Amino acid sequence: MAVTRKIPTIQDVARHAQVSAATVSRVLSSPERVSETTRKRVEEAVRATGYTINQAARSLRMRSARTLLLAAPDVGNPFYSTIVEAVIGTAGQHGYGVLVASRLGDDPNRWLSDYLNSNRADGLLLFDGSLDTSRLHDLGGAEGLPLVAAYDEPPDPAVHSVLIDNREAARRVVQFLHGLGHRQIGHVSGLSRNQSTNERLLGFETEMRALGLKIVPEWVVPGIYNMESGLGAVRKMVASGHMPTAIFAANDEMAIGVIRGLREAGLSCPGDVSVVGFDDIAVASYYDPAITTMHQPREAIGRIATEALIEIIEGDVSEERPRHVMLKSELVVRDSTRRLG
Amino acid sequence: MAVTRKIPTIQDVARHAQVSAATVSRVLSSPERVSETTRKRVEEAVRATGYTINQAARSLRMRSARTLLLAAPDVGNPFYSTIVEAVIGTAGQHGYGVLVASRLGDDPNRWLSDYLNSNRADGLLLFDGSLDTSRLHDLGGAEGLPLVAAYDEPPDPAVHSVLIDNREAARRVVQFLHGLGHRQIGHVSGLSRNQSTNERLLGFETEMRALGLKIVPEWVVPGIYNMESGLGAVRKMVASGHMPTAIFAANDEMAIGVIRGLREAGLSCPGDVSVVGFDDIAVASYYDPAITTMHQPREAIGRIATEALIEIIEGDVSEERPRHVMLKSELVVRDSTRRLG
DNA sequence: GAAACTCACGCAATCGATTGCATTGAACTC
DNA sequence: GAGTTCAATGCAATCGATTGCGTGAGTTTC
Repeated sequence: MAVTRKIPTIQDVARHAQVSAATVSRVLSSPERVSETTRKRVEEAVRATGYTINQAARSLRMRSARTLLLAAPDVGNPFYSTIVEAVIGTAGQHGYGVLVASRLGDDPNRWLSDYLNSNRADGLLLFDGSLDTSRLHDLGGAEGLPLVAAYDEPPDPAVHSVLIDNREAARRVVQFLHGLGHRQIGHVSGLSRNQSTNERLLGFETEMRALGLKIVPEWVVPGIYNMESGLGAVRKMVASGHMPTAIFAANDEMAIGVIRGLREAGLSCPGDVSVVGFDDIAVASYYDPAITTMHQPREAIGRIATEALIEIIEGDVSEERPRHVMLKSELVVRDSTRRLG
Repeated sequence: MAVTRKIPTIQDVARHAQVSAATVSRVLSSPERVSETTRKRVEEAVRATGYTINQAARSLRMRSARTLLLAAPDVGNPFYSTIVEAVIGTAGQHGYGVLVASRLGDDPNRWLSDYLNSNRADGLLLFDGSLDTSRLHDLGGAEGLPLVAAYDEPPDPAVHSVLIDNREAARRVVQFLHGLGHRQIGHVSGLSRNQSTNERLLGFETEMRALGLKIVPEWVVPGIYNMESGLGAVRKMVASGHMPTAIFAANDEMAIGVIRGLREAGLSCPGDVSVVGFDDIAVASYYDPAITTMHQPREAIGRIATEALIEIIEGDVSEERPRHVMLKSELVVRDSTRRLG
C-alpha cells in the first residue's frame, strides 16, 4: 500500500493565514478584490503550505476542466507529432492541459465519447476527418460541444475548421511538374477515408485534365501514408510495364518509399523519375535526394486550431457562424525533381 | 455565448429509474450488489438519459483521476512519438487517459508540478532523465507519488524505471565496427543532460579502450539529437583534417545528418566511412543507404512503463523495492556499414 | 413463532473550490 | 451625529459521485 501524502487544501491555507477559504480563493482568482495586507498574508500561507489547487474540485464547481482533448488517427506519425507539440505548447500558454487520444492506440469502444460529456475535457480538437457526420453529432458537435477540426476536413461544414487547401496545393504540384516538362505523371494517394486524400487526388485529376494530360490508371495507386505503401505503389507501376516520368506522392513518407522503390527497380530519382512529396517532414530535406515537397505549416495549424478552440470554449466566438481558416502551403523545390529533356 | 447542453447526472438517472443515486452508483461500479430487476431498470435508465459519468466529481470523491501524466522532453521527435502511441494505447486499455506535457511546448513555469498534487493525474511517466533528483523529490517521487521513469535514466535509483542498457549497447556497436576491421572510430554524442547520452558515450569509450583503440578527441563530437547537429558534427571532423573510418551516432537522426555531411564532403557511406545509428526509427531502413542501427523496443518501453505505473497506482506494487526493468536492444545491420579493406 | 441473519436499498456526509448574499466596520455626507 | 455608501471578508450552498451506516422486508433456524 502506497503512503498517501497529505495534500494541503484551501482550508489548510485559510487556517494558516487566519482567513476564510473564500478569501483564499479570491486571492487566487481575483486578487484585486482583497486588501493588500490580507493578500500578502495569504500568498505567504500558500507558499508555506505548498498548496496547489485541486483541479477535480475546481472542475466540478466550475464545470470546466481546463483540458482539451486532442484526437488524431495516429500520434506516432511524424506529421502529427509536430502538430501535437504545437497544440500542447499553445494550450499550456493558456493554462490548458491536453489529453491525447489516438485512434490506433485507444480501445475503439471507448474512443472519444467517454472523454467528453464527462467533464474531463472542455473541447475537442479533431485531426481526423474520417469521423462521419453522425458521429460528430453524437459527440455533441452540433449541440454546443466546442469542437475544432484541423488538418483533415470534416464532413460537416458547420464545424469550425483550420485547414490547408489540399486541392489547390495538389494542382500546384501538377503545374510545377508540367512546367518542368513532365507529361506522364503518376500519383500515389493516401487513405481514402481521409477527406484530404480525396482533395489531393481531385486536385491532381483536375489539373491533369486542365493541362490536357492523360491520366493513366496504372499510375494512380492508393497507399496508406507510410513508406511501405509508397514502395508497394512503385512496384505496381513497375509491374505494369511502363513508368511515368514524375510521381506525386500524397505525403513525404510515401515519397520516400517511392524513391526507394525506384532505386530497387534500377531507376534513379530524379534522373529517370522525378518525385514530389507532401507535408515537408523533417527528414524530407535530409533524404537523398532531398525531397521536393509541399510544405505545410504544421506548427501554425496546431497553434491556430488550439487558439480557436480556446476562444470558443471561453465564449469569445459565436457558434452560429463557423469559422473556417484556410492556411497556405508552399512548394519547396529540392533535388528529387528535375527538368525533363 | 455558447449554448450549454444539459448533461444528465446520476440524479437524473436515479429519478428515471425510481431509485436512489446510491443505487445507480452501485449498478455502475459493483453490479453484483444490486438485484437483477433493479439493475436492469437502472441500465435502461442510463441508456435512456444518455448518462455519462462526471469525471470531475468522481475524481474529487475518489481522489483519483484515472489519468496519467506523460512528460517527455520533445513529443515531436519521432522516437518519442512511438512511445507516446504505446502509452496511450496501454493506458486506454486500463481505462486511463493520458495528459501529455512536452517540455519544449509547455510554459516552464507551470511545467510539471502544477499537473500533479492537483488531482489531474494519478501518476507520472517520466521520459526525461534530465530532471535532477531534487526536482524529482519536489514532484513527490520519494513521497509516494506514483512515478516511473522510462527510456532515460533518472538520477535517483529509488525511482522505478524501464530502461535499455545504453552502455552495453554502445559497447556492442564498437565491437561490431571493430569486427568489421575498423580501428578509427568516431562518436557523435547527444545532449549531455541526458543520462542515456552519457551512458552511450561511456560505453563507447570503455569498449574503445578495452579493444586498445585510440580515442581521437576531434572525432568525439557532441550533438543535440537532431539531423542538423549530425551534419554539423561531420563538418567539424572534416575541418579537423582527418577522418575516422567509422562513426557511431547516438541516434538515427544524427546518423542521417552524418551521412549527409559525408556526402557533402565528397565522401561516401559506407564506401569511405561506415555509420551506425541508434534507435531504429522508421526511416532508418528506408534511408539511402539503409542505416545500421541499435534497435530499441520502443513499443515495449512505453507499454511496460505504463503497466508498471498503473500497477503502482492501484497499489499492486510496493514502493519499497523499486522495480528496474532493463530491456534488450538489438543491432540491426543494414547498408551504412561495411567491412574494411 | 421469535430470534438471528441476510439482502437490497436509501440517507446523508463527504471530497475541495467557488460565489451569491450577508455582515461588519470604516469613511463620508449633509 | 445619524444615515448612506463602500470595501473587505465570512457564511453556507453548490457542483456530482461515492460509501458507511442504518432500516425494513424476507428468510432461516431451533
